[in-house]
Amino acid sequence: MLSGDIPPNQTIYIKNLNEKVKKDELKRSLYCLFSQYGRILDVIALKTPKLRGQAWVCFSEVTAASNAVRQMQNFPFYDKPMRIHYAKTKSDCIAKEEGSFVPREKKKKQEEKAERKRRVEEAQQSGVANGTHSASNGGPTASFRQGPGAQEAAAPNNILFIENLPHETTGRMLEMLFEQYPGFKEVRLIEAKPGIAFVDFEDEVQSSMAMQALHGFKITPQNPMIITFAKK
DNA sequence: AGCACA
Repeated sequence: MLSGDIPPNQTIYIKNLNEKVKKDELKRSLYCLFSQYGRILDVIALKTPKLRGQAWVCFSEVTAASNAVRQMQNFPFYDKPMRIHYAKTKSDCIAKEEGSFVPREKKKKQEEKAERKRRVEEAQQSGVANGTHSASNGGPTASFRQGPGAQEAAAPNNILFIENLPHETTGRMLEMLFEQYPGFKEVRLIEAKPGIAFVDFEDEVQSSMAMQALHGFKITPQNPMIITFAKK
């Protein structure tokens, strides 16, 4: 299985992260990078000896997590390919949303282990009951229901595809918006097709950041920019 | 490699 033996979870567990990047920067970058897949409730990263190089990203939808696990698998992030799985247990922020959160008291190693096992079983149960793990088998992609007209996110690309621009948009206008993000290279308006543009960045991480920041930006009130990764 | 909630 693509995601290992772990049943689907709203939270993804990421490892092989670059341990040199500072915790806050890491969290912000992960937030930017993964918010293309859905609403993020929390990002957790600790720099303790046991937990550095790892992080958890909690989504409001399992489908978002599933897409993220597949699409961002091995994505080069701060020069290291991310290894992504579902988290083994339910995140506190998720439990809080469900109202099932009980603050854990300090436990000994032994009890922790039993606790984890129990929670994994719970997750398995609910996963089967909801049929939410259909997208995790690496087979043909099912349709995702994350809103009307939602389509599967394109694979990360250093080139962004911009739609819904007012026809009066100039290259200079777009430059002013995009050049404030690191790695910006150039804007390309398509003469033959007004309303769309391509914007090139040095790499996929940088394009992701700009996408996250500017998606939905309104050049006019009627024209929220639609930004996706360009098709390869 | 390492599954937490500072």
